[in-house]
Amino acid sequence: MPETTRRADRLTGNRYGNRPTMKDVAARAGVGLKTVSRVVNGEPGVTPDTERRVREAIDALGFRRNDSARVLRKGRTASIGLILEDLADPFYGPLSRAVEEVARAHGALLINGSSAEDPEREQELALALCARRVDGLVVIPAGDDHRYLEPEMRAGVATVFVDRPAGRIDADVVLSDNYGGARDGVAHLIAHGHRRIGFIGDMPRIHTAAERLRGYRAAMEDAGITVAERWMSLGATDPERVRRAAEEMLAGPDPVTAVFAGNNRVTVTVVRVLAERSRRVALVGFDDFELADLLQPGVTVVAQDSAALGRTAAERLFRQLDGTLIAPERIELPTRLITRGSGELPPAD
Amino acid sequence: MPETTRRADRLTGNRYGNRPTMKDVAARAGVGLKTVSRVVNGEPGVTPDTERRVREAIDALGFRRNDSARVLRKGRTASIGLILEDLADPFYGPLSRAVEEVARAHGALLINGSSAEDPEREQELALALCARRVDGLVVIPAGDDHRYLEPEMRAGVATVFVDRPAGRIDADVVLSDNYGGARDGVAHLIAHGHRRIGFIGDMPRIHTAAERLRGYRAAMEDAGITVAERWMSLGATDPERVRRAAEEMLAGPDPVTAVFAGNNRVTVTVVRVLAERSRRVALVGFDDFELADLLQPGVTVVAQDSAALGRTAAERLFRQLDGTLIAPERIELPTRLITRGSGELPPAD
DNA sequence: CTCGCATCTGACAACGTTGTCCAGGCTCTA
DNA sequence: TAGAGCCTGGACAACGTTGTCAGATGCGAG
Repeated sequence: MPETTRRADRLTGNRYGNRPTMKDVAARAGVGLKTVSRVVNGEPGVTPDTERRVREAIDALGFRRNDSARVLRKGRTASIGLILEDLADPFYGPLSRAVEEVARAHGALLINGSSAEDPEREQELALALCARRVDGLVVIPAGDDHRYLEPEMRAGVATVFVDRPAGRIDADVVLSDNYGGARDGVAHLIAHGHRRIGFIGDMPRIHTAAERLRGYRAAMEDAGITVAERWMSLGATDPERVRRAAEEMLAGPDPVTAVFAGNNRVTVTVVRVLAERSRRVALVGFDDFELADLLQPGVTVVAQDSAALGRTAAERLFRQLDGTLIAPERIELPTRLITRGSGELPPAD
Repeated sequence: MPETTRRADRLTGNRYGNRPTMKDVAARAGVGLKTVSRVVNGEPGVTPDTERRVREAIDALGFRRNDSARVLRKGRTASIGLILEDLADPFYGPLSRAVEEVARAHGALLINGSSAEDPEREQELALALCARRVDGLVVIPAGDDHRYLEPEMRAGVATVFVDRPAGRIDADVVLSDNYGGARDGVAHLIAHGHRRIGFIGDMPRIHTAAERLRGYRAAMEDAGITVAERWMSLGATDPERVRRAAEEMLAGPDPVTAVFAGNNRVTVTVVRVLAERSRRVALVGFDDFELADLLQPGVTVVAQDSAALGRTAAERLFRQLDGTLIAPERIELPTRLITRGSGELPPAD
C-alpha cells in the first residue's frame, strides 16, 4: 500500500486502498519522481532500461496519472462543457455528438449537462463547469441574460452560443435561419392555396420561437393575408396545451386549413390531432424528425442541420482557444424545406 | 491584475488576464487566505463584517474557486462519468437524462462520452475519466473484457454496468430482461397464428443481441417449431444489410409471415421494407420508439424502460459511494409488450 | 588515465485549495 | 480586576503533478 496516501484514506473514509502516486511508482522503480513524470508524458531523455523499469512499476501498482493535479499545474484542462436544454430531445442528439467529435479531434473531453430550460439551472451549471476550469463552453441558452459569464470569458474561457443568441453580452453565436425557414415553410403552404394558416409555437421569450413567429407573419404579410389572433398559439408546448390549441383553430366557422408547427414536439402532437380527424389539414413543421417520411402522409418539414450547428460551434470554440479568432461573430446556417406530402395538401374548404 | 499568476499567463499563452485566486481576494479584502476559504465554503467562524469585505473583494475580482485544486485537496470530485454507445441514439436519451438527474440529486456533475461501439474507445474514455478522478462510472459496455477497470475499482471508483453485462469482471450490472422480452414478443406472434417467423438482430457478440436471439429460439422451441437458418439474420444492423436480410426472408417459396426485429434501428428499417410491399407481414420490435403508434399499422413492441435502467444504475452507484453496498449484484428489469397492431396481424399465407 | 562533453536523472518549488492548529482578543464571572 | 473560556483569524503544510535547473553518469578522445 502506498505510504504517502494513508492519511487521505482515513479522511475520505475510503474503504479501498488509495491510489498510488508518481512518488510511489518512483520508489518502486528506484528512480526519481521526475523520471516517472517523463515516462508518463512521453518526454525524451529517459534510457530504454529506465523506462522499462518505470513501466513495470506503473503496471504493478496500477498507477494512473491524477489529471486534477496536472490541470492545477498546467492551467488547461483539455475539456469543454456543453450545456443543452434537454439531453433526451432528439434534436440535441446529433448536435452534442458533433460537438463531441470535434472535441475529440482536439484531444478534449466533453462534459455536458442539461438546463431543463431553466435559466437558473443554466447559470448554475455553467459556473460549475467554469469552476472545474473547462477550457471552453458551448451553451444552448435557456436564459436571456448571460452577463454572469463575462468574468469567465475575460478570464479566458472560450464561449460559443448555439441555437439561440446570448443575452446582453457580446459573444460568438451559431444559429439556424429560423426566420427564413419559417417564412419559407409558410410561403410553401400559401403557394399551395392556403390562406387561413395556423401557427403553434413556443413562448416568444425563446428567441427561436420569436424568430419563427416573425417568419410566419412575414410570409402572411407578403401574401397580403391578415392574421387572425385565434390562428396563433404562443405558449408552453406540452402536448396537452398544443392539442387544445390545435383543436381550437380547427373548430369554429372559419377553421384553418393548414398548420405551421413551431418545433418537432409540436409537430408530433399536431400529427396526432390531425390523425383523429377526417378532414385533411395541411401541415409543415419546423425541425425534421425520425420517421416523418413513414407517416401517412409524410410530414413536410423545415429541417435544420443540428449536427452542423454543433460542429460549427465547436470548431469556432477551438479557434478561439487557438487565438486565431478575434471578434465575436454571428453565424447563421440555412434551413432546408423537405416536402413529403403533408405540406402539399390543398385547402379542404 | 493578480500578482501571483502572471507567470502561468505567459506559459499558457493566455491572452486574457488570468484568474484571481483566494490569495488575491485575501489581499484585497485585507484578511487571511483561510478566511476567504471559509467564506467561499460557508464555514462558520467569520464575523458578518469580515464576510462582507471578502464578498466584495470576490465580486470585484470576479473570483471563482478553482475546483481542480479543491479536488486535489479533498479527494472526491463530485462528478461521475457515463460512457454510452451513441449519444444520438434515442434509446440513450432518457437513460442519460435519468443518470444526470440522480447525479444532480447527489450534487454531482455528469461527464459523458460515447464509445461508438468501439471497445478500444470505450477503454480510452473510461481511463480518461478515471484520470480526472470521477467518483464513479456508469458504463454501457462496448467491449467484452473490462479487466482494465479492476485497478480503478480497487482504488475506489464506483462502477455500474448498464444494458449489457461487464466482461470478465465481477461488478454491478443493470439489465433489461432481454431473453424474457424477446421470448414473450415471439410467443405473441405465435399466439396470433404465425409459425414462420424471422429474426433480425445484431451481432451475437453483443450480449443483448445474443439474449434476444436466445429468447426467440426458446419461444419457437416451446411451440415445437423448427427454426430455418434463412429466417435468421445476425450481423451488423446498418439499414442496407437489414433491408437485404428482410427482403430475403420475405422472398422464396416459404416466406416468413412475421418478423421479430432485434432493436429499434432494425425495426424502423423493417417498417420501411414492409411499407413497400402489399402483403401484410406481422412485426414485433424490441425497444419502443417515438411515433410507433402513429404508423399504419401501429408497431407492436417489447419496450424497455431506459430511464429506469439509468436511474437504477446511478442510484446503485451512489450507494456504492455511500459504502452501503457490499457485493456486486445483477439486476434485471422487466420489459413490457405494447400491442399496437403490427404484431396482431394474422399470417397472410 | 584524465578531462570534457553530452546525456540522464533527481531535488525542489510552484500550482490553488483545504485541514490543522495556535495566537490573540474578547467577554463573562468570581 | 484577574483569570478562564470562547471566538475569530491566520500561518503552514499537504494534495500530486510539472518546469527549472543543477548534479551525476558514461563515453570518447587526447
